[in-house]
Amino acid sequence: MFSNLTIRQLLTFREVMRSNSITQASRALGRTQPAVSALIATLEKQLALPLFVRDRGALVPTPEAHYFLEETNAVLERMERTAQTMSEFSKLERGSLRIACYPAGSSCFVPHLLSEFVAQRPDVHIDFMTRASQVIEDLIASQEFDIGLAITPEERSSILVESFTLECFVAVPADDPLANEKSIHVPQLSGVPMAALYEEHDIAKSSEKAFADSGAVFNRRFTVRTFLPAIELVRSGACFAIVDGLTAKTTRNPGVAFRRLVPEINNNIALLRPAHRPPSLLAEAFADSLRTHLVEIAQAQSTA
Amino acid sequence: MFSNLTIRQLLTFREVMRSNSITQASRALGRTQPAVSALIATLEKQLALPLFVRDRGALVPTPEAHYFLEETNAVLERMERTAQTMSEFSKLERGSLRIACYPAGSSCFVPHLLSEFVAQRPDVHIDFMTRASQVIEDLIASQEFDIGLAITPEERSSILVESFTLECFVAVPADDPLANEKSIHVPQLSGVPMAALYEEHDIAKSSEKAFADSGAVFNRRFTVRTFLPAIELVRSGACFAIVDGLTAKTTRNPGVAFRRLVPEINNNIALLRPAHRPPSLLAEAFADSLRTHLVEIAQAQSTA
DNA sequence: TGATTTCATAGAAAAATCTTATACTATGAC
DNA sequence: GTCATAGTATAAGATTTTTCTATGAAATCA
Repeated sequence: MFSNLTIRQLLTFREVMRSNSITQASRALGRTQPAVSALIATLEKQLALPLFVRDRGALVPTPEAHYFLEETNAVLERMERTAQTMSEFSKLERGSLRIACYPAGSSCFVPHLLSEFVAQRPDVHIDFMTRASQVIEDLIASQEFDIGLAITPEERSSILVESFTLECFVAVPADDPLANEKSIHVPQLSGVPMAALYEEHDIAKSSEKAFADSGAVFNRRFTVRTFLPAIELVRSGACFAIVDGLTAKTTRNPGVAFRRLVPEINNNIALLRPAHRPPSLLAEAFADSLRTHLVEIAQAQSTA
Repeated sequence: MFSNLTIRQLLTFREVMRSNSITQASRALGRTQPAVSALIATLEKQLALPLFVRDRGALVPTPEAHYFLEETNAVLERMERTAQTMSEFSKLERGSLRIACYPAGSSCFVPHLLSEFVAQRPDVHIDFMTRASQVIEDLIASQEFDIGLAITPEERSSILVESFTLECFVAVPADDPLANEKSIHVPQLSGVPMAALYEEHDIAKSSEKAFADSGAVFNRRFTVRTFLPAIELVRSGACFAIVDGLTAKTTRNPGVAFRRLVPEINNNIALLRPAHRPPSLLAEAFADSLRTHLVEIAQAQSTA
C-alpha cells in the first residue's frame, strides 16, 4: 500500500516545502523542474490527496502537506542517523567488542594492542575480561564474548580455533652469569631454584618432563598461578622460571632477561571465536590484529 | 549519500531477516529470488558492510544486520503509521475543523449538518464557535477558523465569500387566524405587536422600511439580540416577528407557523473561508455540505 | 502589451528493477 | 560416493520507472 513511497520522494517533498517552489527545489536537488513536478504529482496520487495548490503562480502547501512534512522529517532524520551509524560501523569507528583473555595475555600483550586499536575510534566500546583458559572456552562457546585468547583447547564445534605455537623462555636475573648466554641448556638449571605454575599446567608439566629427560633436577621453590609474580621473584634473584613466549616477549622488566631454552618447550595458544555466528566487522578487525601479532611473535621465535 | 536507500529495500531486508531465507522472502514479497538476492547485494554495497554470511547454505545475519533491523523497523513503523494517517485524511476520517457561525445558524442549522458530518468519522475533531457576524469576518480573515457562516460582509481580499440570498418569513402563533393564510401582506401586520432585532440590524431595517413603504405602522414591542427568544414570544401569542429564512426553515416549533411575507424581504448570508490558504480536505467537504444545503433552502424558498 | 517566471504535459532517452535461465554449493538419502 | 533437493549467485533480456528536452499555459511585473 505504501511500499511505493520512496526516500527520494520524501527528500524531494521536503525540499519543495523548504523552498516553496518546484523550480528552486529542482535546482537544489540537481534535477530538472519537470522531474520534481512529476515526482510531487505521483506523491499526491499515492497519498490520494493534494499537497499543494497553485495560488496565482505560487505554490501553497495544504494543511495535510504540513502534517506530512512533520512525518517526513521524522523519517528522514532517523534514516540519516541510521546511515551515519552504519557508515561508522563500516569504517570501524563504532561498535562494541567483548574480549576474554587468559592471564598471560592480559597484563601486556592484549591491552597494548587494544590501546592501539581504539586510538582512532572514540565510539568503540571494549569489554575486556581476564579468566582462566578453560573459562574462556565457555565464554566463547556461549557467544557471550566475541574474541578469546587462551591455551589452545580441544576441538569443539561451537568454537573456531586458530592455534599458534610459541616457544617458552627462561627468565633469569639480568645480573646472573647465565644472562650472558644466548641460550640455556636444561642441565644448566639442574637444582637451581625455580618458580613454576601449578603442576597441572601444560608448561609446568612440559618443564618437569624436560628436566627428567635430561636427567636434571627440577627444584620447584615457588608455585604461582600466573607468571607475573614469578617475573618479580626472578628479578629479585630468588629463582629462575620457565615462562611462556607471550610473557617473555611482552614483559618489559630491565631486571630480567629472557633466554631460549634447549631443548625447546612449546606452548600452544589460540585465538577463539564463536562458531555459528558471524563476527562483527570490529571483531574481525581486532582478530586480524591479534593474528598478525601472534604470527609475528611465533616467527620471530622460530627464526631466532 | 543515503538517498539511494529505498523503502522497498527496507521492506525486503526486514522480510529476509524475518524468514532467514532469500527464497522464502521472495515468495512472501511476491517477487523472484534473484530480485531479492540482487536487492540485498545492493544494500550491502551501499552500507559498505556485509549483512549476511552464508553458513553451510543458511543465511546468518551479522551483528550489524541486527542493528540495522531495529532501525529499519523503526522507520517502517513510522512510515506505516504515517501512511495510515494520510489515508484517513484522504478519506476524511480524521482531522480537525474550526467553524465560526453567526447566531441564526448556530442553534439548529449548522449543528444538524455537523452531527451528520461526524457520524461516520470518529477521529474528526470540531471546534464550533458562535459569534456575531462582524466578529466571524475577523476570525476567518485571521485564519483562526476554517469555515464561517455569517451575514454577507463587504468584499475583503483576505476572505473568500460565497453569498446566498434567503427570504425572510413572518412567525405567527400557530393558532392565530393569520396562520391560515399562505402568505401575509405587510399591511395585515400594521400596528400588530412585533419582536425585532436591534435597529442597526439589516433585517430590522428592511422590515421597518417595508412597513413604511406600505404605509403600515411597525409596532416594535420587543427588541431581541437573536431570533431564538423571539420565536418563543411568538409561540406564547405575545407578538409576531419577521425572521430570517434560516431560522424559519430550521426551527421545529409546533406552536409557531412561518408564512411568506409580501413584499418579500431578503437576507444575504455567506459561507466564508480564509483566502491565501488552501482548505483542508475536511474543510472543503464540510463547505460543500453547507453550500449544498444553503442552495437547497434558497431554491425551495424562491420557487415556493 | 511584452518580457519573465513558474508549473504542467508529452515524447524520448536513460536508469533501475524484475524475470527467466543457469550455475554453484551444501545437505540428506541411498 | 552418487544422486536428488534446496538455497543462493550471476548473466542476459524485458519491463517499468525515472529523468531529460522541448513546449505550452497561466500569472506577475515592468
